[in-house]
Amino acid sequence: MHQIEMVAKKTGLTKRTLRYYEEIGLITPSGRTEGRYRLYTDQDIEQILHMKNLRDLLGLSLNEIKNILLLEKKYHELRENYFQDKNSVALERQIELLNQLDHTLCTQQMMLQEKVKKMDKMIEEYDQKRKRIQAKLQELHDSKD
Amino acid sequence: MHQIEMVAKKTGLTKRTLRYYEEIGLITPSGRTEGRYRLYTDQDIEQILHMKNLRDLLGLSLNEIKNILLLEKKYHELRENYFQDKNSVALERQIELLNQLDHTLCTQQMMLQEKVKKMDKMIEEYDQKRKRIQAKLQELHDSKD
DNA sequence: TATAACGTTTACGTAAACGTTAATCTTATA
DNA sequence: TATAAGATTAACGTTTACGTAAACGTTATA
Repeated sequence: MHQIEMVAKKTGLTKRTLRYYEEIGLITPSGRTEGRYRLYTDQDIEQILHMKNLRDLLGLSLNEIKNILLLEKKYHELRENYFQDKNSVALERQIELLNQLDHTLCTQQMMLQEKVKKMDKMIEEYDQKRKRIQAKLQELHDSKD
Repeated sequence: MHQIEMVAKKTGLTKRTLRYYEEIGLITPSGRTEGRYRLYTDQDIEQILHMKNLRDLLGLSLNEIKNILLLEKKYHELRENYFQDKNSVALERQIELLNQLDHTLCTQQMMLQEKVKKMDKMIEEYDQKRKRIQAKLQELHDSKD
């Protein structure tokens, strides 16, 4: 269990940001101390890093991320219940959630692949540009004599 | 030469956004009609698409992008002048700008590569996750009997 | 030449994502 | 046990990146 400063260091977020994310219901630390200090588990940190990826790599808004995390949470909750309450309603619901989950994962994966494609193209362009610059520099150096 | 609506369609930005980008000195259309209608060249559109990449793929702020575009513009200006005014001051300045340019390109390229790496990892993770979901779905379907 | 469809500037509004400050409480340590 | 270091909530402030509306000019077309 880690306190907020540690988590801030490990995730690269500010303490304010962590509190803000809790405020909007994005990520809630699993526990609190007697004196109401926030306590984050390793799993909490994992989730924070995951959502940082969604933010920084996919460029999703905090609201979009919230929905994604909510869906995942829902599924896990149902899975817990499923073991206790093994009825067909829960089963059908679980199948539905799994399909939803797969769908969003698929969507995100496609977005990632699209982006990677574009970024690879961009890297290629930069290679060309840089080559031209190097050539130009060489040319200028030669003309110095 | 294209009017603003065309450019909006071709770039996927709104007209308001195009005007805003001009307002903050990010991208200025090369010309205007008699009646002060904005006129964008094909090159302007290229630049807009380039900066969209910087925004959407690298996640840079408009201010950071502005500096990058400014540097590129500076270099091109000096290159123009260089042909007319071939003195050693311009030459040294041009070498300096070229080095700066290469440096920012290199930085951006590295950022891109970092991101691609992380995204590839993320895609891999998603593959694993989706496989588990598929297995789970199969399992649930089987248990239906 | 009227009018619809496009453009212009100006200016106020807004949502998202935090920063900052103040007042107060907890907790480890000397 | 005093005190410094770090935590808490509450509330207001700020920046970025546009949206929206008003009032008005331009241009193609019937």
